[in-house]
Amino acid sequence: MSRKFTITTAIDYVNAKPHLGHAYEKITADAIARAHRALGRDVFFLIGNDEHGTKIEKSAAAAGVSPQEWVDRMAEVYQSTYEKLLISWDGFIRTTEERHHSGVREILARVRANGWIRRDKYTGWYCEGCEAFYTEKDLVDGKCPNHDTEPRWVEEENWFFRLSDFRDRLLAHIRENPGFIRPESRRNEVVAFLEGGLEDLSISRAGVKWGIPFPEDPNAVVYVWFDALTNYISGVGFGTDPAEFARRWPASVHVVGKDITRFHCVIWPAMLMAADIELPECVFGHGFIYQSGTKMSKSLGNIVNPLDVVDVTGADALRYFLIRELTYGKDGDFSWDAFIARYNAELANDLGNLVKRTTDMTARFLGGEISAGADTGKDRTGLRADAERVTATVIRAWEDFDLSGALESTWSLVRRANQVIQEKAPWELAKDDLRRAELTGVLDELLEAIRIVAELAAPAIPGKTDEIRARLGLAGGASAPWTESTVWRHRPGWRVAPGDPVFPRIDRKKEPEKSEPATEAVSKRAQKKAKRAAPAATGPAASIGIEQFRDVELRVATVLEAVPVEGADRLLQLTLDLGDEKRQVVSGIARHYAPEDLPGRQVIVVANLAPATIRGVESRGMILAAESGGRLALLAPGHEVAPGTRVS
RNA sequence: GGCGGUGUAGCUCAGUUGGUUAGAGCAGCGGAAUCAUAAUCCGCGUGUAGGGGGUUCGAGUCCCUGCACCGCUACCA
Repeated sequence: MSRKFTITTAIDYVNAKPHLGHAYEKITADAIARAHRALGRDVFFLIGNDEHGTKIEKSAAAAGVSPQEWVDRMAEVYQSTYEKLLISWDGFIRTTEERHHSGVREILARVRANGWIRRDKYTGWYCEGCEAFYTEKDLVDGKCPNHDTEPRWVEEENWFFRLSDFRDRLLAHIRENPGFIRPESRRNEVVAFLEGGLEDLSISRAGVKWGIPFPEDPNAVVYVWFDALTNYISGVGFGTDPAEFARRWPASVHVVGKDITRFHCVIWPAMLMAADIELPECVFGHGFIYQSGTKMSKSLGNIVNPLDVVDVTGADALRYFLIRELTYGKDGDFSWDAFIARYNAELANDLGNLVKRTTDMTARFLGGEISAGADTGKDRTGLRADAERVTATVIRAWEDFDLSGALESTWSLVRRANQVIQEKAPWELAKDDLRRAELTGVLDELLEAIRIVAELAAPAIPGKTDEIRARLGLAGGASAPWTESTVWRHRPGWRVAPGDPVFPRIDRKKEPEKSEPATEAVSKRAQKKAKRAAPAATGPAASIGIEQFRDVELRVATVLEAVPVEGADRLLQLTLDLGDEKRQVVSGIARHYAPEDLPGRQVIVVANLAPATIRGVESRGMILAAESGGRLALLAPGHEVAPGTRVS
């Protein structure tokens, strides 16, 4: 049995339809999966849906259906979308499936048996939109920072996972396995996070219905961690099919978004350690694809359905763009301009035209056939050496998650082939019967180079490379592993089937307006550039109107009392006399002013600043100070004035 | 505030362990060719390598230090 390669993506939360971000993750993971199949590995590519939680219940209720109906319906939507995108998944796990529940029960039982689960009381602010708890300081004006809604105070008996006990083991694992977290920048962040210490994790929720019942606790369901993350093992037989699990686990790579990389590098490995299960070899945090100025977000409803893109030029074109345009692991932009530019230049002009002109010439000059007995094999073009060099480079790139580089290198062979056509000028050779052997040989080598390009590009554009193979007269789609298929060998013969362009050019002028998404919004990068180009427009140097200044209510106040904030070495809690009222303000001046020196001093306070809670203490206002050379100076009136006096 | 990262041609980016005239693609300009999707091929870049300082025979590549932006994080208000 060949070496196994198990690759997963994050499972998708199905409270909304799939968008470009989903497509990006699946497409890149699919390309990696296909590349590893071509490398001869025993690949298992797992994707799936996350189908529990209150947000699902709400989406279902809003649609007037039961949660189960809702997730069934969404599963079809996601699967048909991914079929359209040519995603070649081997396994699709849904968290409502019995096999998943079984896996969750099994891992919980193991973790519990090992003594890593305890019962305790949980309190916190719960936002239903986020399905997450917040501490006081996370809230903005008492509201959820993501949803602008008021969370509710929750106190419940809960099950806890002793996550904090795994800190050192996790750090050691990351240190000993440099490839565990990729790209490297993500690893640094996770290490920093771990060094900051961990808290135990609440893993159950009371009062939630739509979820996996928590074993031995009829009132609670399993909270997201032990539910969703467990898909990676339940999807390959954990808890149901030990033989399959032994064959597929550990995963070679979890492909996830950079926003959830940390969970996959901390909580998930700790869960596995606690259950005595092997850890995945690698967690790869990919970047985001931006468009119209905001991160694709299911919650904000700012979505662009990838199908819109697919309908313009087909799935392969979108796949090519996403894989080629973004450096894997970094963020990038989707824009129709960039998409069309790459499509026309690299797919239509470079590759598509190469296929067309070569097959057309073979048809025109040689009747479409190069027979087995033709005078080939002389290596007249040098393409053989080019192909061998490029193949080695491309394979290395696929193995190293350098998806863009793999395509870039592949295209160097495309360019080389176009150069060869120019150099050898087959149309000239065709005029001279005495040079027919040379003509045949050149076209034979060009066709062979195209065949190899199709092999190397297949992970990215599997549909179109099948078409190209058909043009070359080759049967079937997927072919042998690269170790065989990329070997330069002269075919016994060619029988080409020229046809319409494989990648018809996109006429920019005729590019329909309808396909231009939300133009009023500016991309994040464009905003950045605009900011750079015209700093006066947004920077502090810009002049403001007097009205704007008047919006800021500055008042003189007298400090009545100052005490340190418990547990904070920079904060003082001040009680201020504002004339008609007393105000409590928290200020980060403890390093510069002793509490006992402050009472009686006058300060300037921003009186209408929105209240905030800092370190558990409410602050209603801000006092002004200037910092210079590391020293802080409180602002005060030149001589004593009545407290509450407005500053203008 | 702390930690990490980025800053290279109009645009997107490569640049291995410091070493010859700093590269590629796109866009632009000029030309060739005509098999091909007005496609292709050839030629054309004096780029303050964000700024300053340093180490070295020699630095985009190492060190120090401001700056700008990004990410994570924090007891910013």
